[in-house]
Amino acid sequence: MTDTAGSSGSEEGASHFVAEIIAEDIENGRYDGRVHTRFPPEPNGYLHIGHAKAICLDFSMAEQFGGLCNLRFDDTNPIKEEVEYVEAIKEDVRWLGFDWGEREYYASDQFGRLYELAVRLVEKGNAYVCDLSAEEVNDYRGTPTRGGKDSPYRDRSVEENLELFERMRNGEFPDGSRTLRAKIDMAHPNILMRDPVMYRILRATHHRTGDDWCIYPTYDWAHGQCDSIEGITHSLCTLEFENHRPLYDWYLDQLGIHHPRQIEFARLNLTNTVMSKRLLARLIAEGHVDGWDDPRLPTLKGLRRRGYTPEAIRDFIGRISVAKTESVVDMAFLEHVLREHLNKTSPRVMGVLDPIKVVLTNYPEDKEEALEAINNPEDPSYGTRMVPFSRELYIERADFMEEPVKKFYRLAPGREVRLRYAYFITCQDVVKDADGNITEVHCTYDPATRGGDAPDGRRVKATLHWVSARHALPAEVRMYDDLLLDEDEDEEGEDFLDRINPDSLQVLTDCRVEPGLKDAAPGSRFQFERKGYFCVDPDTTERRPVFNLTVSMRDKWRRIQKQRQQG
RNA sequence: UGAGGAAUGGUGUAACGGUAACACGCCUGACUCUGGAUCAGGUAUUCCAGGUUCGAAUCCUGGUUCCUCAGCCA
Repeated sequence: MTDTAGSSGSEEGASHFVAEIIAEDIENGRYDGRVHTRFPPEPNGYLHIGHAKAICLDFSMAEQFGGLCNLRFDDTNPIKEEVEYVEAIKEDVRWLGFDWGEREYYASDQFGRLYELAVRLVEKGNAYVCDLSAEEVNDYRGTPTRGGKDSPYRDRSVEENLELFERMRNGEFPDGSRTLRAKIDMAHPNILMRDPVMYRILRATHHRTGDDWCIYPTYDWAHGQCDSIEGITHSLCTLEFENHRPLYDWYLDQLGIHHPRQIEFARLNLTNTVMSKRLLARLIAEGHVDGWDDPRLPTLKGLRRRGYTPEAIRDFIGRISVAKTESVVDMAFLEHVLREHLNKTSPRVMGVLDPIKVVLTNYPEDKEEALEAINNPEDPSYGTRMVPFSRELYIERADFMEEPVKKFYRLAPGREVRLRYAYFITCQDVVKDADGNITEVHCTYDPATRGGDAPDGRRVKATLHWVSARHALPAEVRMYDDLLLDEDEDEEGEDFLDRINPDSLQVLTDCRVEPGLKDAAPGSRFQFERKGYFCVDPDTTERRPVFNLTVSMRDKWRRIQKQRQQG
C-alpha cells in the first residue's frame, strides 16, 4: 500500500527548502546540531492567517528537528504597541495549538543588554552619534541608484560618541534631535547599509518598560541581537527582509556574538481577501466590516468566530508548503481543507434557512412522533438523536418548484421525495396568497415509509431536510461570502475597495432549526445537512440562537444553475 | 539607471542531469436516505534564445517579466 497521506504535510516531517537548509546545518554540525526558532510578532495589531503560516513554520521546524521555539514580542516601538495586542496574540497562538512553554520573551527585556552592545560598537568605532535631522538623514542617504554622502558627524571621536550616547540615554536631548548610527558605508549599493539608525530619541511610555527609556532601538539593531541573546539558530522571516540580511549579519559579525542564520520565505496571500494590516484596519475604520473579529476577515479572531478549526488551518499551511516564490493561494483550497476536517468532526443537524410551510394533509392533527437521526455518518461513535415530527413542517423554499426545470429533482407538484429520516411525501397542491406567492405546499405522506425507506423498494430522486413547525427553534443565520470579488484582469491599479463584495454578509432572520440546538454553546460547530457548516456565534441569546456560516457544502445543483445563467 | 530576490498546468507545490508528479479547481461517470462525502476517469505545465550533454525544468551564457529596498516602522 502506498501511503499518500503525505498530502497532509503538517503531520509528518515537512520537506521544503527551509527544512532542507536546517537539515543540512544539522548534518554539518552548525550550532552543534541544535535547532531553536522564534515567532516574533510586534504587538501592534491582531494576527491573521498569514501570521499563522509563520507560526506553523517556526514551531514545526523546531518540533521536527527536536528543538524549541520561542514566542518573542518585537516591541521596540512604544507608540504603536499595546498590552492588549500581547494578550490577543498569545491567545491566537495558543488557539492554533502551539506552546512556547516558559519561553516568552520581549525585545524590551533586552533594552539594557542592547544598550551595552551598542556601547561596544561605539567603542570599536563602529557606531556614532549623528545630529542630523530626520529629513537630513533621508537626504544624505542618497537613492537606490546613487550613493549617499557621509554625515558631518561621522568622524566624531569614540570618547565624544560615548559621552553623547550616554547623554541621549539620560534624556538630555529633545526627541528626534540625534540618533546613534552604525558606521558602515554611505556608498553601499544596499541602502540599508548606509549608516542605518540604531537608536532614536523618543519620549513615549512603553507598555512594559514604562518611562525607563527615552531612546529606543530600531528593528534592525534589536532583532538580530535578540535572536542571538535567545540562542536562536534559525531566524525565519518573510521575503522583504532579504535586503536586511547583510545588516543582520554585519551587527553580529562586528559584535562577534552567537550568529543565527536568517532564512527568508514568501508570505501567504489568499484570493478574494486582504492580508495587510493597513488594509484590514481600513476596512474596519470605514465600516465595511464590524471589527477585527468580523467573520469575513482572515484574522485569526475572525476565522475563529467564523468557525474555522485550528486543525484545518494547520493542515492548510502544511499543504501549501513553503517556498521563495511569491504566490497567491486559491481560497477554494483553504475551504477544501476546512470542509475535509469539518466533515469528519461536525455533528449533523437540520436547519431550514428560508422556510416554506409543508402541510401533510393525511397526517393526524395532534400526532407527534420522534424519529431517529444519525449524528455523523462519517463516524458512528457520534450516535443518534431523536427529531420531532408533526403534520406541519418547514422545508427550504428552494427545494420546491411549482414548474420544475430540467435537472431539478426536488419537490414539485405530483412528485414524491423523501424527508430525511422521516417519510416519503408527495406534493398534491399549493396554496397562494393574493399576490400569487406560495404560502403552503400540501402533501400526503406514506406511513409505510417511516424512517425513510419504502418497503416496496420504491426510490426517490431527492431527500430534503426539514423541521417540525411546531417544535422548531427560530434562529438567525449569518451567511458569509468572499470579502472581495475576483480580481479584474484588465483593471489595473484599481482600489481594492472597488472589489468589495456587497453581498459578503447576508443576515437571515427567519430560520428554523431543530429544537435540540436550544442550548448549543457559542463556538460549537454543526453541519446543517445539505447546506453547510455553521457555528454558534457569541451574539447568541437564550431567546434566539445565532449561527455563522463557516463554509457551504459543495453544491452540484447550484453549479448547474450557475452554468445555466452563464449560458 | 543601483542592490537583493523569484519565474513549472487556471492555482499551490514536487522532481536535486535520466518517463515532468501530487493536491486544489474545472469537466465526465459510478454510488448514495445530504445534488454532501466516497470512488473512477478526463483536462492542463517547465519565461525566452542560444550552448554543454547520449540526455536539461535542473548546468552555462545572454535576455525578458515580476517582487523588495530611499521610516528615526516592523
